[in-house]
Amino acid sequence: MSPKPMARPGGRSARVQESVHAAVRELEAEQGRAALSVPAIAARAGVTPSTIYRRWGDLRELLSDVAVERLRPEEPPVDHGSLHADLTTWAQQFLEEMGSPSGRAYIRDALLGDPDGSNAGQCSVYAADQVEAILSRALGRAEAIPTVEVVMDHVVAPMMYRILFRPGLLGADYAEHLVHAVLTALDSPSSRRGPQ
Amino acid sequence: MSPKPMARPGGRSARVQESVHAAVRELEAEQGRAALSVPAIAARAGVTPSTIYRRWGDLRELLSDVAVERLRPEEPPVDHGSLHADLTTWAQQFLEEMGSPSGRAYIRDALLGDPDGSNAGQCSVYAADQVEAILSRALGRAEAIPTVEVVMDHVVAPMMYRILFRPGLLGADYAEHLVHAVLTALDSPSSRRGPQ
DNA sequence: ACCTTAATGCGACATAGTTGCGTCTGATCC
DNA sequence: GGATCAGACGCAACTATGTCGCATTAAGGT
Repeated sequence: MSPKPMARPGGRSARVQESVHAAVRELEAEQGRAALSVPAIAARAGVTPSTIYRRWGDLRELLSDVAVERLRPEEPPVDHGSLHADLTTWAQQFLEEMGSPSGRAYIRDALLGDPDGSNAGQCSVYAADQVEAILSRALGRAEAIPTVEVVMDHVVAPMMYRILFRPGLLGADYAEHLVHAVLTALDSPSSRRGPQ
Repeated sequence: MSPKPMARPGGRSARVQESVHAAVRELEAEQGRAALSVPAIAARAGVTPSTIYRRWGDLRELLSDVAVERLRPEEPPVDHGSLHADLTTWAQQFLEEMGSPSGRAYIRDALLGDPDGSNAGQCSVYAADQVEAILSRALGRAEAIPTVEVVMDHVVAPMMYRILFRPGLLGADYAEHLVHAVLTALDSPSSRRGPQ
C-alpha cells in the first residue's frame, strides 16, 4: 500500500498521482520542507487542492506515502561473500541513510500520517526483506544464521530506536557493534530459541 | 523541557499552562482525539487561541508536551528481590502501557511535534532512569548486571520498534523473552563489551 | 459505440492559523 | 512598599487551510 489503493489504476488517476508525488519531491528540493502545503503542491502539480484532500485526506498522509516510496530499497543487498560482511555493510548503510537528517524526516513522515500503521509496517517489511535475502544467501553458503526476528530485534530495532529517540548517540561503529554481537551470540543457547 | 521554558514561571503564566494542559486531558477523555483542536482547547481552558499558538506554536507541540508529561513514570520500579524478576516485571509493564492504543498515541505525539527531538529524548531518559534504578539495586545485591546500554539496545529498543512499526506482533511473552535473552547472554563474552 | 461509475474541477463555505497593538501582570530594583 | 520594565495575554482583523455539493470528464465494461 505505498500508493493509496486505486480503484481506477490507469490513465488520468495514475497521471495525477505521479504528478502530485513529483510536485512534492520538487517543492521539497527547491524550497524546503516548510513550503510544503497542500495548495502549493496542488498548484505545482496542476491539480485542484480538493483532489489531493479527497485522495489522501491530509498533507501528512500524502507525505507519508511519498516517504515510504523513498524508503523502499532499490537494490538487493550486496554480496560480500560472508554473512558477517553482508550484514555489517547493510546495517551500516541502513544506519547512514536512515540516520541522516533527510532519512529521519522521511521516517517521521512515514510514522506521522499513518492512522492504521500500514505505512510504518511497510518500512519494517522492506528491512525484513533485505535481511531475509542476506540470511538465505548465507544459508546457501552453509553458514550458521540467526532468524530474521533476531536480527530485527537486535540490529534493526536498536538502530531505529537511537535514530528516533537518541539522535545524539549515532556512532559510525554502532551498526558494526550490533551485528558483531548478534553473530557472536549465535553460539550461546539463548539466541537459538527463535522469535517470540 | 517537558513544559516550554517559561521566562515567567509564576502566577498567571503557570495558571494558563496548567489550565491548557488540563483542557487537553479533559477534552481527549470526553470527546476523543479527533476533537482536539487549538480553538477547542483554548475555549475549554478559558484562553484565547493566540495564546496557545504563541506559547506552543502548534497543536502538535502542545500535544507533544502533554504526552511527555503522561509518559513520565510516577513511581520507581518495584523491588521483587532479583534482577530477573525486576526487569521482567518492568518490561512487561512498559510494553503493556506503551503498546496500548493510548500509549502508542502518546508516543506518536511525543515524536511528532518535536522539532529538535528533545521530547523524544526525554522519553528515552525516563526509560533509562528506570533501568538504571533496577540495575543499581541488583548491583547492591551483588548480582551480575548488564550495562544500561545493553538493556536499552536489546530490551527497550525491540519493544519500541514493534510498538511503532509492527503493532501486530506484540505478544504477552515478548518482554519476558527479551529480558531472559539479555540476562542469559551475560555469560557469553560478546555481551560484556559494553555499549558503543 | 454506449453506459455506468468513479475521479476530478470548480466555487462557496467553514474552520484554523497569523499578526499588530493595547492592556495587564509578574518580576526586579530602588 | 512603590515605581519601572519586560514579557504574556486578550482582542480583532486578516490570511490560509480544509470541507462540501454539484457539474463535468474520463476510464472500464458491455
